[in-house]
Amino acid sequence: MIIIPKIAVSSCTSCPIRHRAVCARCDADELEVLDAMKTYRSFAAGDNILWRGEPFEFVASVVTGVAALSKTLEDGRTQMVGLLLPSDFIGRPGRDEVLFDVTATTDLTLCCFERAPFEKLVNETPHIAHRLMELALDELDAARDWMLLLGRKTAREKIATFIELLSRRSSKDALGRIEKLAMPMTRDQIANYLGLTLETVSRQFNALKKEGVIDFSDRKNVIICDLFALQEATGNDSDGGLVP
Amino acid sequence: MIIIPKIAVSSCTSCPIRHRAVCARCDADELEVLDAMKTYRSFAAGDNILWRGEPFEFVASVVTGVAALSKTLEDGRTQMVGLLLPSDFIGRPGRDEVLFDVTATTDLTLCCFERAPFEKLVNETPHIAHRLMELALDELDAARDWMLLLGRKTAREKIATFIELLSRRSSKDALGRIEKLAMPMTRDQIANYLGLTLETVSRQFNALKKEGVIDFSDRKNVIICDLFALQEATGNDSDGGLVP
DNA sequence: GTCCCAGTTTGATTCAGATCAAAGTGCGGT
DNA sequence: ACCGCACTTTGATCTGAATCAAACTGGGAC
Repeated sequence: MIIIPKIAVSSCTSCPIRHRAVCARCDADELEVLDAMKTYRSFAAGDNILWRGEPFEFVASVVTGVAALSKTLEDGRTQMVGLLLPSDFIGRPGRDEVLFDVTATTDLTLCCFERAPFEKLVNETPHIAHRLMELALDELDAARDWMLLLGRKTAREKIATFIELLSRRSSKDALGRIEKLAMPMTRDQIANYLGLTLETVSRQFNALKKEGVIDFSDRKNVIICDLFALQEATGNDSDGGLVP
Repeated sequence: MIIIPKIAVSSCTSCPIRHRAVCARCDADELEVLDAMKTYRSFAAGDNILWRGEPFEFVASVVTGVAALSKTLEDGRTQMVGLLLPSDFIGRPGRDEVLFDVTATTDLTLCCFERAPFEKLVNETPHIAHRLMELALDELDAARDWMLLLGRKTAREKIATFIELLSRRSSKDALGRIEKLAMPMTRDQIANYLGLTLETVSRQFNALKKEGVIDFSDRKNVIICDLFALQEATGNDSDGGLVP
């Protein structure tokens, strides 16, 4: 079967990630240049996008779907080192090799730019260079939060943090509520993200369900029944809360 | 006793981190501007440099010594999320609050700049903005390596990786050998860096000593007896080795 | 429909590292 | 020289999560 990209070639002005991606600070003229350079590419869940050690041939923004960055030890133990959600960026100025594998965990659409012309544009366009720096610093903050999780949190706290993270970055209705949280990964992938085994992930999900904190019938959707209890279970400081 | 900074006010041209710090790409004119802005500050081992949530009043490069970034859960579990060695940078453009504690783990000298004038300079000086981006991306790579360590490595692999990391970043003699590796942290601090307890750190250090991989008599210096065995013990891929 | 298989749950057992508990060690201060 | 205290080592025990081992579930192919 031929997969037809969900987003056909369309204008940047109507792009769902227009105000958050690398182009966020661009004015109309700059956007026009990007618009002319971009191509969309689609991937199916499970597809590999880049292998570790491969040269970057293109850079890209995630438009829809979720991708994962992961690292592997020689004996096969693997650890995800980042999740890329819509508006996140793949590829770095000045780096010409990927240091990890990049995989689509759901069906995925990327907005791609060829590397050489993009880098040239970055050097000439402070709006893009500046936004790229912000995105890198956001990733660094996220990586450091994850280091705390991986080094010090219990299995239960890890699962609660993961669900809370997804709820924070997923779209909400007018009242700020989420009906159903779409799980973008299998139990096995979640285990690799949290530094656990899939059995432990399964047990902790079911423990939180038994306690009435969350609920689910199929494996692809979760309902948060008690957000307060979920937040308690993350082990995070209750202060310093961010506005969603 | 009054602590006299080891590096008195001196010129950037003779600075030990001149070619690696944020000023690495600056030409003579740019360096002169930085030279006029900078002040040195010294800290003793154990001193706190910045608390989480505090506004950045200055940004700085580490000139000599080692600083640590750490995050803490409300019940006191703590995890170091970064080590700052000479030439590493503290403070980020566009961020006005620290998200972690910064502490001196050894006696430390910083080359400080007031934040507002420094940010202005960054915006006007592509050489500095560009170098700052490189430093941020290096930190991101390091953070991701550490995520793999925290999530998937055994205690033994963690200790070996830590010692190997220190050896890679410490100064070497003409033959590329290290006589004695200075340990910049206590067992407790190492434990917080590696996501272990101090007892486990102690046991693994002594296990590697017993096997003849490393040697030490006092707690502040380690000799690497068998670099190959040490590298084997890190669990890292043997390929993809970088030149030191 | 029913077969298949990847993904998931559940249970039993093991084990690496945490926790609890004393001793040791060595350096800075007097 | 001795004391005190922060740091380290060592030992005994415990435990959370890994590992091993079946069974179960549900969606897609035919």
